Amino acid sequence: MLRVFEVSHDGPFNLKATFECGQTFRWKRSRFPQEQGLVQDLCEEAEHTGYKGVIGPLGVLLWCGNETESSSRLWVGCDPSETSEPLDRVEKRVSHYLSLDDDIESIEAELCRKDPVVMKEAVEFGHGLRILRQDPWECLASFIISIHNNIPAITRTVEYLSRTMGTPVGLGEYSFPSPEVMLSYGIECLKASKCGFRAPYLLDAARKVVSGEVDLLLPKHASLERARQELMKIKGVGPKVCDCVLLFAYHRLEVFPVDTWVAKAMSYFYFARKNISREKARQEGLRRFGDLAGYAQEYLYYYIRTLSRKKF
DNA sequence: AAACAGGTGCTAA
DNA sequence: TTAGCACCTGTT
Repeated sequence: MLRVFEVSHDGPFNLKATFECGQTFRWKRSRFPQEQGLVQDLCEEAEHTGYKGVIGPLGVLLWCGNETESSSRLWVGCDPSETSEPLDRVEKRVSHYLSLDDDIESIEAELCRKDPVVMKEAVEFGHGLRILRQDPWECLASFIISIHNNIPAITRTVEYLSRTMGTPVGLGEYSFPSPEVMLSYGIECLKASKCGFRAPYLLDAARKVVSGEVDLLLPKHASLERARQELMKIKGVGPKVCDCVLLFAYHRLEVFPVDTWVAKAMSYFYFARKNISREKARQEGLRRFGDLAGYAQEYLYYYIRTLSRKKF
């Protein structure tokens, strides 16, 4: 059975931009089953598409009245038999995961002020985008899998790992396996997920987290430098993967991870289309956007990806 | 069919 | 410090 409730929030929220800006591989566009007429009764303005995914130990369905209309109401559906938590507690977790407490109006205004030309366009395009607070282990593993990989393949591997090693969390979804569980399955099972040369990296990460050699609680409060040092103990975790985890799991908004797309965007917009090194792109992002570099990076990424799908 | 995809580790200057 | 290359696997 599906239980539906609203999550209250101030300021704009954009589901599509939030889930398709490259920070997560877990959310699938999902059409509501017709038999859930309940949903229509509870929120008449709701469209019939949303996103299905997993937050912590619970599979959830999320949708807005209009997915691109930033002021719309936000709805959650979940199977209450899959959780012992009261629904108001679930609402708090969803709200935290989606960073509904970020003052997005101020963030966007500040970014537009820093660059009223390109960044302003990018912000208008991704208006209401939220940087999530994902689970650190799942985020770390996902971005190890993302190394020199494409999005459909990454998604496939993450789903395979969850289906084979995770546990059911309702709505047909599965939790992402803990490092302990991954370790117990071993390298052959990891390889079966088609992650190729990244399998030993994943195993190394699992091993170091389980042994305590890497402390995933540390980056929550440590200095940026110390946090990086901790995460980069893991084989396969370099500066880019590390910064992605710091941004998407620990909400360190002052980092500026540069992947090939952001590198492309930076050279295109800020260096007259001249090819520049990643490091230079990163420094320029940090210089321009300071403590909001993380949000700047996401608006840029979402903007350039969409532009390039049309023609870049 | 060669090149490329949300990089990193390794080696050589 | 920086540059160049291989790497699993799948897609174009």
